[in-house]
This record gives sequence, C-alpha cells and structure tokens, in this order.
Amino acid sequence: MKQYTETIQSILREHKLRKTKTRFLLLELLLQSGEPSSASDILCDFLRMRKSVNKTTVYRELDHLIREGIITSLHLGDRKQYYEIANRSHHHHHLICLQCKQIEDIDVNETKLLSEEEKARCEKGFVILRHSLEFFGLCKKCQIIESV
Amino acid sequence: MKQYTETIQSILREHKLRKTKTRFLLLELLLQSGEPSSASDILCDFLRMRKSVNKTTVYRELDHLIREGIITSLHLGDRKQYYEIANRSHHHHHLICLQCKQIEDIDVNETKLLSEEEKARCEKGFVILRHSLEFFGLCKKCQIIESV
DNA sequence: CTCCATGCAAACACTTTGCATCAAG
DNA sequence: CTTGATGCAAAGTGTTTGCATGGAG
Repeated sequence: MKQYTETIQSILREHKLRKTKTRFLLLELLLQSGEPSSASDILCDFLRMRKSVNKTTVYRELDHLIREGIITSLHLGDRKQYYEIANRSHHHHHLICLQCKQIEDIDVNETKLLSEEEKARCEKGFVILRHSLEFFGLCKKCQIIESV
Repeated sequence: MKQYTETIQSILREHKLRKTKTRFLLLELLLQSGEPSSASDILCDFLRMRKSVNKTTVYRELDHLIREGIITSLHLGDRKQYYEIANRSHHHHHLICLQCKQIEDIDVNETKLLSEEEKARCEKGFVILRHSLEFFGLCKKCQIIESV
C-alpha cells in the first residue's frame, strides 16, 4: 500500500491540496483498489484498517476530489455511488456480476459510441459530454453456481 | 389520456392481473409519458391529477409490473430509479440533459455492443444479460443558455 | 369468501447540512 | 493567523417493511 505515497504527493502538489489524513488514505485506497468503491466500501475498509475517519468527512472529501477531477463517480445499478481514480487517458467500462457484485473493467472500442454521439448532435441537437456504459451479467463462478 | 384504456385492458388480460385503480393509473401515466418517470415524478403527477394514491402502493405496484415484465427500471445517474414501459421489440437508450434533466430516447445500433458482449464472454468468462448505456450532455435549449 | 391491493407509520439506506472546533501551511 | 478540514448530531431523500383493513373477482 505504501507504494502510492509518491503518486499521492504528486497529485496533491499538482492540485495544490493540503495533505490531510482523510485525503491521503482515500487516495491510497482508490489507487490500490482494482474496482470502483462505494462510500460504504471505503468506510468499511477504514474500519478494517483501524483508521478512524468520519463518514461526513469521507463524503465531503470524495466530493472535493471529484470537483478537482482526481476521481470520478459512477452508478452501477444499485442505490449507491461508486468512485474510482479518474484516468483521463483511458476511459473504460465495467462488467458487473448480478450475483456476487464483483466488478471488472472492460475496454470498449469507442469509435462506434462516438459516432452515436455525433448522430445525437446532428439529429437531436444534443451535445454529449459523457456517457455511461455498463454490462450486467454473471461471472464465471456464478454461472456455475446458477447451473447447479 | 383515455386513448390508452384499450391497451391497458389487453395488458391486464394478457398478464391475468386485477384491474385496480393504482395499476390502471400507473400504466396510463407510463404509456402516455414520453420519457422514463421516477417514483416521485409519478407521485407528483398523481397529486396534480388530484388522484390520491399512496406512495407505498406506487412502489409496490412498480415492483409488481417489473416482475411481470410490463415495465423496466433504469438508472439515470441520480439517486432515483426510473421506470418506463418495457418494449421487448425495441431496446433503446437515453440522452439526458445535465442542465434541464430532459430525457430523450435514442436508437443505437447495437451490433458493436453485441460484439463487446461476446468479447466479455470469451476474455473474461462473463455472460452478459443486459447493459445500460446512457448519454449525458446538453440539449439544444440549454446549450444556448450556457453560452450566454 | 379468498386473495391480492391498499394506507399508514415506522424503519432503512445513503447522503447532506449546520455548527462548533481543529489543524495545515 | 487564516483558511480549509473534521466530527457529531440531525435532517433530507428515496425506498422498504409490518400490519391491519379494504376491494376485485
């Protein structure tokens, strides 16, 4: 986990942000986590790490990091918001297992989507700023369980 | 609004559902509405129509209609669930204006998405059951307001 | 008469706000 | 010292549950 210290410090420097406990832990967690985390995931992780961080502070900090463009939020079909490190160079989508809730990233060739966005602009006058594309299904493990 | 009576009755017949006030009003509303409605949209509409329908009943009925496959629910990036009449023959997606929250339907050529789903199956072992694709941006009207 | 549908109050899950206090730079 | 960060309690929003009653077929 400690391998992210450098990265975090450069992010903080770049964005002229104070180095606070919550901010540091939050970035560490999101950098380290392979999949998008919800606020409750994050809170649980902190609890597990015996780090006392207040719920309100976490929400406020997540908000802050979004406004800075350091992280992005997404919705995965349940009631929660999920957060992940924004990676401007690499926009990806997700596979969500409806059974075990596991999330995997997937790269999608976006040319088709871009042409759809162009179509929306021409036909409907909409300018598209972003899109969300998520796939729901069953992961390998849960397919086996289902078929038993 | 009354032009949907026939349609609703055939739906109820087909699914062997009792004809109740809430069910009828709900279907009427969703058939008539051009865009997906949230529970609060629906509740407001009923209020405006001076129809007293209980919140709990609406949620329960929406749930019921989903289980029957008559409507589907979707998420549009806020905390709410949205509902629309299920149209098995015609799967479509949405354009959402980030400013005025207006929602428009858009037809997307799905071949590209199907091949992505196939890729997910091969590479990740995921079987995709459904996907969600929504576009967020600014409608014609809000672009003008923004640029002022 | 039998289920399913309904209304109401309360609970629940997730998120936000107000306010007083604290700590980074 | 100044501004932004924090903790706590409470409120807000969307949804669900339990339970007693009502109404369609």
